[in-house]
Amino acid sequence: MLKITKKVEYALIAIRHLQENQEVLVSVSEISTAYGIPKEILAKTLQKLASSNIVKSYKGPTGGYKATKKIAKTTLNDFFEILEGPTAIMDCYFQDGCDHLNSCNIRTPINKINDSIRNLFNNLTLADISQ
Amino acid sequence: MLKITKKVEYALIAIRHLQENQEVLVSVSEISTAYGIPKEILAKTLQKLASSNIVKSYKGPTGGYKATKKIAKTTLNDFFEILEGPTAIMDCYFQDGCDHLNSCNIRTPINKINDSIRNLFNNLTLADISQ
DNA sequence: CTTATATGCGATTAAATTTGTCGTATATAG
DNA sequence: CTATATACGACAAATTTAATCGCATATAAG
Repeated sequence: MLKITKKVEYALIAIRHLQENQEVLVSVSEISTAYGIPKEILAKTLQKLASSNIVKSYKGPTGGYKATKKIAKTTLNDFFEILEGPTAIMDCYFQDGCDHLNSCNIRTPINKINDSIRNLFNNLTLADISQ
Repeated sequence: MLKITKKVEYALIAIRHLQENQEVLVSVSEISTAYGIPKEILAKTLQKLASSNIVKSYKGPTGGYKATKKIAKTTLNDFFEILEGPTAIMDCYFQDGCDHLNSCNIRTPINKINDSIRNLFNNLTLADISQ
C-alpha cells in the first residue's frame, strides 16, 4: 500500500531527463530506450504532463518534449494529481456514496491522515526533491 | 495510488471500537456484523495486532479482544508496518535487485519522498489522529 | 469430559487495479 | 509525398488486493 504508480515513476524519470537536456528536444523513443520504459505508456504520461504545461511538446519529425520553468514550482500534490487524480488514501475522502456512513467510526482518523499527507505534498515542490 | 488497504481500514475501525468498549471483551463476530466487515479478514487483522500487543486476545467462549495502553503510543508508521510491511512508495527503497540501477536517475527524489512520508508517519500516533 | 464458541493460521479463489499493447488520427520537417 | 513525431481511445495481460475455505487450538459451561 501507499505505493506510487509506474506512471509517476516514469514521469519523474522523464522530467529529470528533460531537465538535464534542456538545450535539445527529446523524443519519447529516446527516453524509452534509455531507461527501458514501454514507449506507449511513457507517451501517454508525457501527454498528460504536456497538457498541464509541465513540459512542452513539439510535433513532427525532429519534434519531442522540452522541460518548462513550471516544473520546479510544481508541488508534489499537483504533480501526482495531474497523473493520478485526487490524492486520497480512501475513496470516500472525495467521493460520496459510502454505504457505511452511519456506522463509520473512522472518519476523523482517515481525514487527519489524508490532510497530513496532502499538506506534506503541497509543501514539497519537484525542485525540493531533486537535490 | 497511495491508497491504504482494507486491512488497515478494518484495523482502524476495530481499534476504535475496542477503545470505545474498553470495559468488555469484544469478539470478531460482533465487530464484523456491526460494521459489515468480512469476518475472516477482520479475524486475521486482529490476530496481527494481537501478536504485536496492540490489542490483547482471549480465547474460548466469552473470549474476544481488548484494547491495550500501547495503542495510543503506537505511531502510524508502526501500525502500518505491522499490517503491511515496510512503508515504501517503491519496492527498491527496501529491496535490492533493481535492473535499472545504472540508468536510474530518480533515486534522490524517490528517497526524499519516502523519507518525508516515513517522517510524517513516525511523528503521528494513533492517539493524534483519533480526536 | 463433552460441547459450543472463541482465536490462530495457512492455502486457495475471486475481484479489482495497474500495467502494457494495439490501432488510428493529426501535425510537420524535409 | 513520406517518414517520424505527438495525441488519444479501446483492449488485454499481469499483478495486487480482497475474500473465502478448511482445520487446529484453547477454554468456559453444563
